[in-house]
Amino acid sequence: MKNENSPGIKEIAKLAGVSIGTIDRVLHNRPGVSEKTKEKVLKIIQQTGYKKNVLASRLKLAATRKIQIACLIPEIKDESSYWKLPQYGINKAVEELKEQGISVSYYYFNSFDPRSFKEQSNEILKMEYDAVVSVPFFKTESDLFLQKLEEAEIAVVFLDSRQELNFKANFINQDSFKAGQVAGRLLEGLLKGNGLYFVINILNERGIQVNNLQREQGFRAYFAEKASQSQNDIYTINLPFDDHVDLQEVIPKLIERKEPKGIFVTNARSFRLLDLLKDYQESELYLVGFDLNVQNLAYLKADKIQFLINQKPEYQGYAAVKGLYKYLTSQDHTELNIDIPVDIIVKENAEFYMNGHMTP
Amino acid sequence: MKNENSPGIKEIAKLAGVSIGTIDRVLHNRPGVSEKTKEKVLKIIQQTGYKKNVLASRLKLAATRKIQIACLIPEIKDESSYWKLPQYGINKAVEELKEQGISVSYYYFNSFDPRSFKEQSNEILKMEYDAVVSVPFFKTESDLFLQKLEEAEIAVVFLDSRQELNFKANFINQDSFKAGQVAGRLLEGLLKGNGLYFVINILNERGIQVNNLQREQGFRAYFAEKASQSQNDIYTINLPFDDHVDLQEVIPKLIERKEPKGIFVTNARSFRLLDLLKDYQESELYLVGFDLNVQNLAYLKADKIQFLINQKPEYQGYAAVKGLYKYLTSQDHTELNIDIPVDIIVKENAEFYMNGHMTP
DNA sequence: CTGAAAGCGCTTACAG
DNA sequence: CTGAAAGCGCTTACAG
Repeated sequence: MKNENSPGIKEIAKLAGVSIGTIDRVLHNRPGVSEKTKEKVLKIIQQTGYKKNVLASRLKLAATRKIQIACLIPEIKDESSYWKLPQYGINKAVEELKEQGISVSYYYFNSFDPRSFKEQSNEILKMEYDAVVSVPFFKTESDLFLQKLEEAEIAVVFLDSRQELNFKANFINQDSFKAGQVAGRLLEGLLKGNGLYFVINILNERGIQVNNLQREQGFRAYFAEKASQSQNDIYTINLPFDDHVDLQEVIPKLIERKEPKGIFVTNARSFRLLDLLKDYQESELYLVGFDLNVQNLAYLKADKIQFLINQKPEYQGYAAVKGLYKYLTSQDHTELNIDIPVDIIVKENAEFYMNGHMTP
Repeated sequence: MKNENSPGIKEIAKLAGVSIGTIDRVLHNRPGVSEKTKEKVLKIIQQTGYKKNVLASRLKLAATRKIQIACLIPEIKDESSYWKLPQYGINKAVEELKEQGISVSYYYFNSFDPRSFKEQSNEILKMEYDAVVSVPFFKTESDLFLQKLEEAEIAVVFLDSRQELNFKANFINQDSFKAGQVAGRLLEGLLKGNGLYFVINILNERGIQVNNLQREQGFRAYFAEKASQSQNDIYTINLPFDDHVDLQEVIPKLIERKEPKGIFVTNARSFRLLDLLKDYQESELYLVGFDLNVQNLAYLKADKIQFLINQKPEYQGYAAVKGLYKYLTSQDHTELNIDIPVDIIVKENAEFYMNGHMTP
């Protein structure tokens, strides 16, 4: 028996004096219903507050027409690749929803090559996916993809970073500006305004990533609000990604000055900097970085990194699939945009945030 | 059509040469099946790796027999009560699973009165609930309840705190010892071993709560591992919960010593201490507390509290219901025990963890 | 002890 | 343009 406060399709049909087939046509905007009937049915749906039973709907559709999701993310080069984490979350969500009829296909692009993104996105457009999960590294190409997806009425969620795009998009990612502010707070607590601050952007083949820049801006904004802190004592260093960097040349200030130092590394590679610094006698040094990769965790355990900021990459992927499922089955788009918390990690709580921990 | 890698009940029936009714009887351990048939069916279920389709199962059962959960938590005295938060999460999960056929009934006990817990738990036992969510404040009474629930084969999950109970129980809560260690780390970063540490236990009518004690132990354990820190410089103060405490009398050390101070308040009432300290000229003072209540948040915003530790109370409730649903429908108990992350909150990231944010 | 049939609420292919 | 019927996979009440 149906719950008294939520009528079913049968009830609606009876009230409208038509068959359930017609109700279904109206609900799905399928052709073949007279304007008059349609209006009458819609009115009754309104009045009764009818809500589709997704369970029943999926029971039928899981067997006949799966929800198909395409996922376009950067290549996964090795086991410790960052992109394994969103993928883990995506797979977990798909596993949980398997019974409901859902499947995912992966496409990979080269993070340094916009053309590979374009190629792969075209492959996706050839097929008839219901939804797409991707990463908006390349502005122009993302916009083009977005436009075509919109034309084809295919839902899309972007993970990891936020770009200003010309077409409206859904984002599940961390606000990098806020993350930078949090980093400012943490380093200030350790230094007490008594020392020098360094923002280290470790560049890649394409220069600096957009969210690294946003993190730096947030960091500086934090100190700009404090009258006590001179902006002159915050040095930005753009460190080329190169195995044979001579720190003596690139960052003499970091090497030579003897004051306590607060270092904010704006991407996942804080371990790189610490690798390089190994050869130098260091003065008092505090470091805040991003992401729980094995190298960073080793330095965290060794008290060389004081804080890491976590972006919940697994959860981003997980939430994207769950959100898309909810949208596709219930027209509910509220979970397609999520501002991921800025998790603060220290040695003593790191374990909770690893291994695909999926708490929000 | 069924997915080829997961046979349905029909397929099993055909392979066993019996009807689907018989399969169902075997699956649910219902009487009326000959030993021989049962064995044959079980063997085929084994071989094929049959998994019940929960979707189909719930579609039928949602209409005929709901999953009924009883929730026994402390009284909610006002809008800002801590217990509103788990309740919010419980309600959210029930809302999400409504279609699957689930309902919750609340029972409340007085946190200072074990008898009220006992009374209410007896009320619950009179009804035929499928599962219980509760809080193990009282050891003896919790054990008794647990025993009776076990006899009646009713699943139970405890939230908030962990007690050593005689009967096996499921817990979704934060490890208070670890939370104390994190607090130690945070205060040490701010003080740099240069000052005094205070652990403040704010007592209630029944003295100190078990998890407050565990937090203190974790805090002290953190410093015990550091050779550099003298345990003598960590003072424990048990502060009676009383509106007219004279701090001058109760904690002269905190008032009179002029060194920088690191204060760890082991429960949600750090705001109480700060209220009381208002009347004194304070030396440099750093505070780590628990929970994002409005009073604490106001002090956090005012830079009087440096860090708050969050226990994700909403998520605890949410996860309990989700975990119980999964257990009751799929015999999967993996989500009935969750070690909640020790979230570190500062002024700049607090917003993410409020308002029933449900990320893990 | 076992089977055949009806039903959960929605979807679809077919008939008219 | 509309309806009647079959079916998704599982559960249950009834018949034998």
